[in-house]
Amino acid sequence: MRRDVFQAIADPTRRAIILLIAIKAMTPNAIATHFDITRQAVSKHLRILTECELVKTEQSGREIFYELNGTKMLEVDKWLAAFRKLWESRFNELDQVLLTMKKNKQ
Amino acid sequence: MRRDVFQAIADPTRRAIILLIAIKAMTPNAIATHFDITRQAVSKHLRILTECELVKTEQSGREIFYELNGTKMLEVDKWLAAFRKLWESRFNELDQVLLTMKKNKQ
DNA sequence: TTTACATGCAACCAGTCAGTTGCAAATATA
DNA sequence: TATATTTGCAACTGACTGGTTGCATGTAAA
Repeated sequence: MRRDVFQAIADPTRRAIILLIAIKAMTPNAIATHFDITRQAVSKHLRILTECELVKTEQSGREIFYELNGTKMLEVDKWLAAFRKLWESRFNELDQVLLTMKKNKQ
Repeated sequence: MRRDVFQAIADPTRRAIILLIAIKAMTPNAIATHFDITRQAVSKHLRILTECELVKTEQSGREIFYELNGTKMLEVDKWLAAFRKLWESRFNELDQVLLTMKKNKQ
């Protein structure tokens, strides 16, 4: 079973859960009230998020609080970094074009 | 059929294809030589990438060149931006802790 | 014109996924 | 202690996915 960050954030419900608990840690029950799916379905999403370490848990009596492990998101950020270079070089090319146009004008 | 950028980059083969054509535009056949799957499978991935506008095509005779539409990746970047703020505030909290420790030391 | 090549599309298949219901375990409360 | 609450886990289901093979279409070359 494949279980990486990219697959985890592919599901829109999971992305919504991530945004929710990014603000403050929440229990599965509390999270489920924000969606039209059963608590068990939310729990399954939380398990997936936990398995790929995007989320950590903290037990408090019979309640379990789920909170975001923000650093794990850096993996996606790291992958995107490769393209950031590309965008910058594209912008640099555009700069070159503008510079050439300017030069020819003078 | 759901078809967004997050779902598109969830598949490791598609991420590899994206990295390949980020360097230079390529034909499906050329791309397929880099993988252990059939050309048709690659074509299906390319169709998904095209449908969510991560990739654009340019016909040249009987060949079709696929090239990356880098700007579409900004959507993922935009989503991550929300968490970047979070990381920064976490670092700020850490700064506060360090500052307090320093103050108490004096 | 005939042949070879590049590609997309359709049908099929096994595995995965997101959701459901039902149930057992652990903790809080009466 | 008996009851209610919170949770995780297992079994099931319909839909989707990534892969395959086969075929039709369009373009280049012989």
